[in-house]
Amino acid sequence: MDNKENQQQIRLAKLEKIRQLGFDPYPYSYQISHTIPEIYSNAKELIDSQSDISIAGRLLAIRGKGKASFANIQAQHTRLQIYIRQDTVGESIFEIFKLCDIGDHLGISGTMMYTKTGELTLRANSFKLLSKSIRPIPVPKIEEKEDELIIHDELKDKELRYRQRYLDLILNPNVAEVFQKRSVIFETIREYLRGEKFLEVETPTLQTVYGGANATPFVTHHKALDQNFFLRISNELFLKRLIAGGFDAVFEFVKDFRNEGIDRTHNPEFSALEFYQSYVDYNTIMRHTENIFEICAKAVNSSTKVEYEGNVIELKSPWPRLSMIEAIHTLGGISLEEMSDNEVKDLIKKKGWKLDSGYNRGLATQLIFEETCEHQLIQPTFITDHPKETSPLCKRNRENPELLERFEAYINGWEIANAYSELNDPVIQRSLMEDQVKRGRGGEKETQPLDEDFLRAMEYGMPPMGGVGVGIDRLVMLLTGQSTIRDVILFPTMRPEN
RNA sequence: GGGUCGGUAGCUCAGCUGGUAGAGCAUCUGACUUUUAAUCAGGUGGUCCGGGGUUCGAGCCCCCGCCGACCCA
Repeated sequence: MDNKENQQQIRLAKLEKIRQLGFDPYPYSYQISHTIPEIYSNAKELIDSQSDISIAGRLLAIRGKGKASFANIQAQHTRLQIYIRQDTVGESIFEIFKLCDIGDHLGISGTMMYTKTGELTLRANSFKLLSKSIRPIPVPKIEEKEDELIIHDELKDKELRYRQRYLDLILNPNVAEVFQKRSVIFETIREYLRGEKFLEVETPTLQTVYGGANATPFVTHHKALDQNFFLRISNELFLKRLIAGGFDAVFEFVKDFRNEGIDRTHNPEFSALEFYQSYVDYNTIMRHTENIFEICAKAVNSSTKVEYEGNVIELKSPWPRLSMIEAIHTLGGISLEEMSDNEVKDLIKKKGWKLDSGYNRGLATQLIFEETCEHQLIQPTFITDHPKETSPLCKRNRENPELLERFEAYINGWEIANAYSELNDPVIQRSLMEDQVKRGRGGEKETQPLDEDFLRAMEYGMPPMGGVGVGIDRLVMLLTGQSTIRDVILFPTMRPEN
């Protein structure tokens, strides 16, 4: 028998003993009077009044002293010391306490005190086992030394942390904090958009025609219909249908699925926010976008500035705008507007950059932008006026038909939002979608299929509108200082165990 | 896809030039009624990622594979 099984056997034996002594190791409920953070913030009153309080949480450390023990209880990802004495709780209860292990859930009631060494402590006058743990938890030791916390044997193996996120959350309170902040970001955005009269909606994950982005989809199969479905790569076309349906403005927090590589900023399933508003163009959407980032930064960090990997990023609106051609000129040092197609082709070849299909001026422009400018866009910047070939869902720029009325928001070198004055001319839309299909047949990867139902909705008449998609995971990374997307997704995609 | 580093006890890790597999924590037994990385004494615990090779002898060297982390495209 190895040690792990042995430790489990020992715990199972204790479980049996607890039952024999007449106690239920898995009771149904426990009434608490305070959370641990509430105890810390009301410490003085609780000690002065010596009122009875009760807490519940997980046992994470025991310092036994014979007929008395100190222990640490964790709840709300915060720890509180308890002090339990045999002469206070009685011999039989103390016997049960001795059978408790690290990881067990306990309910404790008593009064607050400070120990000789000044630690706020709950002096137990009774306790109840709430759930027995039968698997050892690798609890790190935390040493306090001159106001510094030294963590010994910290659980930091990334694979283990992601696979067993519950352990990660128990043992690394800073991880729990990231996900609390993530929730604050969702709430803040919801509140803003509701205030702006947007309606929150839900659209299908299973789609017979995918669209709204250039990406490779996952394919699945519905048995009863004997029909293949795609997991959505974007909800854009459905939100536009809803605008056609007469909602003035809609938004959705959405899980998208893209069958592509995994790296620091890409997970196969990821969260996006998309919103669409009728009778506005991309200028209004730009304002919403920068507003949202600014208020989220304030909500999470109480500041519009955020430090990320050594850069101080100022999210306060308004953000500067730069057309793609200007960006290539000023940041990339290339005067693209003065170059012939042959010169552009030579440049791409010389630099070793790769177009994933045959040459056209617009896609080449986008490639050059990505290669020369993206990584320089640390402070929030709206890149506008993309070449017309870069999206089939966007209106032509009202001043230059070679360009689109599109913007992408860049922060920290990441594309973090993508928006259009949405195309609503059904004749042009059909022709652009047909063109995508043709390009797909010509070998270009990740073109969009023709969505006949979407076109039908547009043919009935769609109002002018602006819309945007925002990468929520990247936003959370930015505002919580996490350097990989896996640290802002609770259960990131993993290869199966074994 | 390419490069670098890694996989040893439940956890964090050490293991020299190839010579009987180690520490701390956890766990177990005992002592201890204000401790705090509790302490003290004693004990249990191993498919050294897998497969092959070299060798009298492999955790260590060589080959193949699996898994992971980081960097790059």
